[in-house]
Amino acid sequence: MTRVSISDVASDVGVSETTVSHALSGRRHVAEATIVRVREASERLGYRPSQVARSLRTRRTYTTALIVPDLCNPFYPSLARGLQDVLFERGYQTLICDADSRPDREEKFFDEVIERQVDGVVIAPLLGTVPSRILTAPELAVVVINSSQRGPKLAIQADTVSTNDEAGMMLAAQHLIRKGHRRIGYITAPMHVGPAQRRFDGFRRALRQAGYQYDDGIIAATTFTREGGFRGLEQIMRAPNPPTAVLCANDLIAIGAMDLAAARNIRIPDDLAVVGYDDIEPASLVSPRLTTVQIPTRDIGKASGDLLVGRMTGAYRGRPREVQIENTLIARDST
Amino acid sequence: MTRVSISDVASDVGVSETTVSHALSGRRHVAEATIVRVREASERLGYRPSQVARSLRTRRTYTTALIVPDLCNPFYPSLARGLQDVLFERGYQTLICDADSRPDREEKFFDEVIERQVDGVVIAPLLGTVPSRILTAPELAVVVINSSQRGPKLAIQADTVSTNDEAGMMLAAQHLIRKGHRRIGYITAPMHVGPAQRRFDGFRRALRQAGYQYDDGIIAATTFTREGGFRGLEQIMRAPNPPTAVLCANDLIAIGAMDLAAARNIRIPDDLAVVGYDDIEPASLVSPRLTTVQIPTRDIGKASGDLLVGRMTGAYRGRPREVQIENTLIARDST
DNA sequence: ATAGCCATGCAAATCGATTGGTATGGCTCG
DNA sequence: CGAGCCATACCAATCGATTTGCATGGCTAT
Repeated sequence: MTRVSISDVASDVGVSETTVSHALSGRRHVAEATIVRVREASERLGYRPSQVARSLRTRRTYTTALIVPDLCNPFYPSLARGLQDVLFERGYQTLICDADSRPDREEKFFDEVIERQVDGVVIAPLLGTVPSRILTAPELAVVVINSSQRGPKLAIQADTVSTNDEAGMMLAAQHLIRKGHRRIGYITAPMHVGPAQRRFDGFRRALRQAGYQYDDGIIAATTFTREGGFRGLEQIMRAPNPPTAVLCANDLIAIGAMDLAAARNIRIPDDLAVVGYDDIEPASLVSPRLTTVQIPTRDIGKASGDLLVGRMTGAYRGRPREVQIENTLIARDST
Repeated sequence: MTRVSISDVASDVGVSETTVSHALSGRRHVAEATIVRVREASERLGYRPSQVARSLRTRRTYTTALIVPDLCNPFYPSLARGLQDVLFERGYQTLICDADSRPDREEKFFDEVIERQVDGVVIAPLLGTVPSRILTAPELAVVVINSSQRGPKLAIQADTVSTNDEAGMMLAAQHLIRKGHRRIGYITAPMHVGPAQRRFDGFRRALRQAGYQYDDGIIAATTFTREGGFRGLEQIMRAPNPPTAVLCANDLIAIGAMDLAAARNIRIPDDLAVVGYDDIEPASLVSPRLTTVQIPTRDIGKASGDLLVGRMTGAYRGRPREVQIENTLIARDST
């Protein structure tokens, strides 16, 4: 019980392999009658061209890879889907490489990408670097997700897609300002972790633009967790002049802050408005539902796919491109 | 700037391609000194064997595929990781095929699996069926996730991995019974959708085993949503003799039920115990934190990987195997 | 000294498709 | 009637590795 190959079809129809190939691909003219017979025979025999053989000859695998640090972070499945939205239609399949936060795994994936002669790769780098054997690999399209999810922005010799966390947090701050809040607190994780710095920069910038005073008595630095949010707000509410609204560097912090509010009978949004960041699933499930900033991960995936296809098809070449995707504010009941 | 091939290494070292191949693979004896020179040259030239050429010759691609209905359902990323835990160590990469709930896409993936000569495929079928061209494809290992996430169980001519939702719900019911609850309500979606029937069966069975009376005055059928849970509990609490505990067919329903409880000043768990199912992320974030039944998706992935490897390596053959993974109860604060 | 064996390495076939070059036969047109 | 053209299809090389069979040379054992 072996596979049906092109030679089986050829001998069945009584023509050469060449003719079968051309009849099916249409890359050269073949008599209509022959095409019909070839089609019929392929169908009847259950012929499926071997992508492996084809790839060897054409030097294209129609395979791409997506390397992510942690597939269980909902950021990435959604990105994967956006990527697939673009690639699938064009006949590309994608290998998913979940590094599971292990640098050694990520490293091995880079080798696989080369050995398997993948046509293109999208990388959300675990540690922020992409080895040069990837960047300089011949015939390999590379897109790097310059995600703020991990670490600071990079300057990379490849096409990049990034979101603007600074602008995103400005959106959130401006939303509160528009609602009439004059004193706005801020709960963050330490500046060196993940997107903390850039989000905080956005907050500062929005205040400055609005001509507000910056008061670090109502700024708390904790961790990106629910407990962090709880303790953060606890600290801020001890201030002599507590704020009427608080921005949180992510949704978990915001949910923790809401815990404290509930414990202290602080009504949200009446006594205190709360805004999160990321729009994780629970954000819409807590009460009151959380106003937050959404990172359009599917769009990021789509943009990556477009860049990748552009390179792979040769539609463009040369200097790296950078695409920036804007975040959006999701206004719910906590403001 | 073309790839370095085995012939480049061979001519650099001054031996034949054969010797290079054997030196690197160790499949035949090669003089130690030659091996060293081959290794050195490969290193220096940056030689990476082409997996494509290798696959053509050996008829093994060391590629697997995972076909899922919806990668954004957190069930699947975690399953993917479990699968990768097993496959990665053994040198397999996996194509991820997110059908995005579209049967036509799933269908195309089946073709891809064959054309790309994937060694093995794990399928969480969208509609519950796997076409025979997959089940009978030569040299293709198949594992089907007999997931209760969608539709009823299947009888399939392939290895399967399944969870026991009936037993899972029994766990939940027995937990309540042990806590001393005598009247237990139940909120479900219509029996024909997803795992509703089997979970309900588990509930009934646990009651029967405990010698409890079944009272359909405290059973509500709504939808698998938060609103469904709200309305479901609303209906149940109108019963002349309302329950002291309520089992919910999934976590969203449970969260909705908690909404109603909050609105009516019903204290959880003092006045009413609530149990969910699935252990979605928000389950541990709501207040009080929700007791629920966890489906060990990563273990399901691992088990799938083990079955797949068993078939692919020929470690076993013959009759389909069925592996059953047990769910576990996560007791939190809502009971 | 010769047969036999082992270690080593090479040549060529193979996997299954694509493709550039070429051959064949029928037809048209001068 | 012959030159030239077009439609059609074939031959053989190619992609890059693996693998079978064979050749060579050195060594040992009789």
